[in-house]
Amino acid sequence: MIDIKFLRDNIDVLRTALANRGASIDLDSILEVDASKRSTLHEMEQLRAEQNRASEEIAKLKREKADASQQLEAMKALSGRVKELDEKVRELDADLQQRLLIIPNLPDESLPIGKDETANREERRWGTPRDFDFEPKDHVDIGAALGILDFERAAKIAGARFCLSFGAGARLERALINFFLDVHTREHGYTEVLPPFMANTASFTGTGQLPKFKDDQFVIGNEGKDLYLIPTAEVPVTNIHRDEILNEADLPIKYAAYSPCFRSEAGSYGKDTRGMIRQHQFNKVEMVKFTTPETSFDELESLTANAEKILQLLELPYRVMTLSTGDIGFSAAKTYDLEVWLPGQNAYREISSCSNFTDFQARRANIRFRRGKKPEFVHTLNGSGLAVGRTAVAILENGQQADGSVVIPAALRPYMDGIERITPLK
RNA sequence: GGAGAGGUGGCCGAGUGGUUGAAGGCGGCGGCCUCGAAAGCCGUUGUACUCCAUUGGGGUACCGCGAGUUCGAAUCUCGCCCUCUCCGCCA
Repeated sequence: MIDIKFLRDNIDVLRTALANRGASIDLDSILEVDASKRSTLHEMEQLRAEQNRASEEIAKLKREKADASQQLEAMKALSGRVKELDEKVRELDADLQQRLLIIPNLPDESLPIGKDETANREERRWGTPRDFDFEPKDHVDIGAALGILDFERAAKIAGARFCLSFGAGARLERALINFFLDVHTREHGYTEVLPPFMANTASFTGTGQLPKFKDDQFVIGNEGKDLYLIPTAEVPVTNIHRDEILNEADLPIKYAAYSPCFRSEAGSYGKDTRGMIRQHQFNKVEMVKFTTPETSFDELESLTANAEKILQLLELPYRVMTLSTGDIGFSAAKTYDLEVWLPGQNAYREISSCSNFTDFQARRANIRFRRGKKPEFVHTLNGSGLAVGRTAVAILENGQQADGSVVIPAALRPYMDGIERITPLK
């Protein structure tokens, strides 16, 4: 959430930032609601103060067994007025909050300015895409030939955009989850977390999925239940510290969590319909950090490096993109996308997204730390480390051989019972 | 799902509708004592919004959440949420 005080004092900065994002927000009417709320609140508070003074006086009179009927009469009228104003303040504040909650974060100054992904800036590449002496297949064909992926039956069970894997395919995902968590906890200093896979409205609002992106979420329909399936472990893990004041000495706090992720993919009809690139459910290991404000951008670099390390260990070629102002997500101030090379698509495709949310989520979720007298908002960051399904796709496509088998990266073999390649399932 | 108990400050724990932001204790911080420490003693100790101001001072709100009764609610009423115990069901 944008600080209302910042909005009051820096409306032009905000206007430019929102224009760069391609967001149209009526800032002037927000200022109007804010001013109206504050003046009403002020008026009400003065009447309250009067009420409190009179109340004290009445108490004193009663103790002395004196007559207080005159004061009581006067307070009756005032009480009604206070109630009116209180209701008005409540309405104005609700209106204000609603408006503030749909303002996106300020993009960092280092972002390329542009209207969409074509303006994203490539920072670096690692690895070289392999030369094939045969026509490389995509993971759907590879998986079908190996008998480890079955999209038809998945559709029978749950519909389109679901995946069903068998044998080495299923084992591959489980291996990747363990491998990712081991690297992040053993080598990168993250604490492993296993969070709830559903979360409530307050949590979803805290990280920014609600109220604006309700259509992207799967809602648990049971009567009276306030629950959504998580679209990423970012939601439950960031909300671990909602409404808390952390110790500065404990920062940065670093969590790594496996979770399945559920996305309705509303509005993406026709996009990536083939294969397991875009699913309603996929596995992911997510890294989440809570930091002090002045270290968050350095922490973003190391977080990104932690995700890159996984790709390097798996010998998968990738590139790092800085998202432009027009492509960056709602809550983020800066995002690096890691794009892995997919021979089956002859393209780099997103496999990790690493973001610094600055104080945007911390303000929404009220996550603070103390180092002086006043508590301050922390900065929150998160990044995929990595998307498991897409990593499996990358391994299948990059490791495929002319005979249809798939060579498993050496680093992963200990997690695959030591086998070197996946061969057709009988 | 059924029955019961309970939600008060960083923690524990009092609290009769009227100087209760809230007794007391613990913890934290500062000081005294000490060569140093412990013990002891003294003091201090929430958050948010807001107004005036140089340090600082004032106002309002907050006792799970929301509504109601009242001149006035931590205290009374109603609804909701959460926690615990027992039973049932279940992995």
